[in-house]
Order: sequence, then structure tokens, then C-alpha cells
Amino acid sequence: MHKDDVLSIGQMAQRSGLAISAIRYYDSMGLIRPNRADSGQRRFKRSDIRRLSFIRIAQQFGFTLPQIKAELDRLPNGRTPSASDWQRISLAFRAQLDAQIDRMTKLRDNLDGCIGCGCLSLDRCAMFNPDDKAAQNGDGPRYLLGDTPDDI
Amino acid sequence: MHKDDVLSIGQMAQRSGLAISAIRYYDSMGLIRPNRADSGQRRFKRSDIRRLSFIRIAQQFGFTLPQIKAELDRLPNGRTPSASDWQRISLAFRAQLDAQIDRMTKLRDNLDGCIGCGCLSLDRCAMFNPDDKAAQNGDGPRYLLGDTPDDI
DNA sequence: GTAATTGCTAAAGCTAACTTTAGGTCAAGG
DNA sequence: CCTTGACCTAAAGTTAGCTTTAGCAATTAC
Repeated sequence: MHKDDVLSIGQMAQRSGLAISAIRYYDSMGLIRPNRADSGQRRFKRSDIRRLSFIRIAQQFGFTLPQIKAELDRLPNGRTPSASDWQRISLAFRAQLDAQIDRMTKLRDNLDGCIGCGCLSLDRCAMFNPDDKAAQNGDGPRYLLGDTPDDI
Repeated sequence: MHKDDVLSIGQMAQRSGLAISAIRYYDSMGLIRPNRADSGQRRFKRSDIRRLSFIRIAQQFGFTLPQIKAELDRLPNGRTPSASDWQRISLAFRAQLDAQIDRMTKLRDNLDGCIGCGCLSLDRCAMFNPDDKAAQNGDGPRYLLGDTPDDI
């Protein structure tokens, strides 16, 4: 009953939907640590499928592989995420996601204000000057969408 | 009065906040087409500052340089975006942005449902199975966060 | 028993959007 | 006159996250 609990890399690829090369890459990065057969072939535990799923999801949330590795490394004894681990981790995911949505939404608000506003000054336009950098460097007013007399 | 209307690449970098190397790169990609002095140095028009600003903003919206170039190329005679150009273009931006926000929001909804749901099946969990791929490949039920008897 | 499949490693290649480096030109200041 | 600084090109390097290639070993199928 425990013979089939060990999976080859090809089986892992099938079950996870990842490419074999990707799994090997994760191994090289230390995100998974499969055992090795005497021949040198990788032998995965079933629970490693979960690790791979976890990696894919974390990537969707915009985390880098080093960040994901850091999260996995926090789990004692290299175990795969349990339900309570998941709860803690998902809160971090949620924060990351909220930040991204927030950024996008602000961008959209700026854009919406900009579409109809007719504001043509680079100094004042929130779209072209989101963090007010241009307003600080004192190069004088510049024009964005309207042509300055000199431009014509 | 028209002497200062021509800007060197260094002045462009200062005014746009971009690195000189980036501006040269955009030139090599055909996103800007500055004139050249007899010496070979690039001579920019004031309105090119607008083109650079445009590039930066479009990038924020997730467009690639080839896409941005395509948009700029649609402007007759290589002119910089006018107010009405901007209105048309910003609608495309808006669509792109909405799609991204939508994607993120769906992800967040999945996550929220997942945090508390205790759903441990890879088959049914929306988070780990967003496009129902796993449900199709008939590998039988697999477990994600709960340990299968065999895993212990 | 042999052929096909699967696995292994190390190293190079890929994409995007640049930056860095190396080597050279040109205008202005002291 | 000479040096400094801004500019030039072509080519190589960078980062992330992989994939591809080359060359070889082990496993599986018939």
C-alpha cells in the first residue's frame, strides 16, 4: 500500500500540471526536497503535490520563488502546509492582493478623472504625475496633451 | 526663442525622469525618433517629453513596449498624443485595467471563500483549482491541506 | 535481450526591459 | 593646448523563471 506513495518526477508533473523542467528547477531552488532512489532518480511523497500546488497559487498572488521558499521554510520539518498554516499564510496573501487591487484601483480613478478632465498640465495631472515628483523638480510648467505654443 | 526647443538626451532624461540608457533603448525600439545633429547626437523636440511620459504611463497599465509602439504608430505623422487621441487610448487602458482588477478580485474572492471553508479537496477547492483543470484529468480525488491517511 | 521511454546533470538559451562596459567622438572651459 | 564632460555605438550583462540541449544512465515494454 505504500509502494505507490512514492512518485516519479513524471508522475508529479502529470498530477501538478507543471513541466518536469519546472519541478527540477524548484528542486534546484530548494522549494521541494525529494528523496533520491539509489539510481539518483527523484522520489516524491504524495504531500509534495500539495507543495507544488502551493507554489503555483502563491505565484498567482505575485510572490517570488524566494518569498515562497521563505514561507515554506517556516513550516517545521519541511512539512506541507496544514489547515492552520494555510489560514496564517492566506492572510499574507490577502494583504498582498489587497495592496495590488488598491494600486490598480487608484490608477483607474486617476485615469477616469483624466479622461474627461481636459487637464493638460503635467504639473497638475494626477495621471502623469502620480507621486508629485515633477511638481518638485522646479523645471517649470510643462504641457502634456495640449500643445504649447512653442511646440507648434 | 527656438534654440532651446531642441533638447539633448541628458536634458530629456532630467525632464522625464528616465535613465539615458532607457531613452536610447526606446529609440532603438522605434518608440521615439529624435533628429540627429551633424555630430550624430540626438536632438529631441519638446513634445517628445510627452511621448516619454506616455510610454511610462502605458507601462503602468501593463502594456508592453511593442504594444505601446503600436499605439504611438497609429498617430498620424508620428505626432504626440492629442487630447482626443488620449481619450481614445485611455479607453483601451481602462479596459486593460478593468480586466486586471477583475482577475485580482476573483482571486481574492476565491481566497476569502477558502480561508474559512475548510475545504480540503483539490478537486473542489476553487483556490487550488481555479479553472477546473484538475477535475477533468480523472486522477481521482486528491487532498490538499488535509492529510490523506496514506500521507501520515 | 533489446528498443523505447524516462530520468539525470550541467550549461546554455529565452523574454522583457533595460543597464553596463568598452572604446571612441566632439564641444567647451581653463 | 589639454582636459573634462556629455554624447555616440555595439555588444555583453542582468533578473526571474523557466526551457532546451547535449550526452549519458536506468527503467520499462515487448
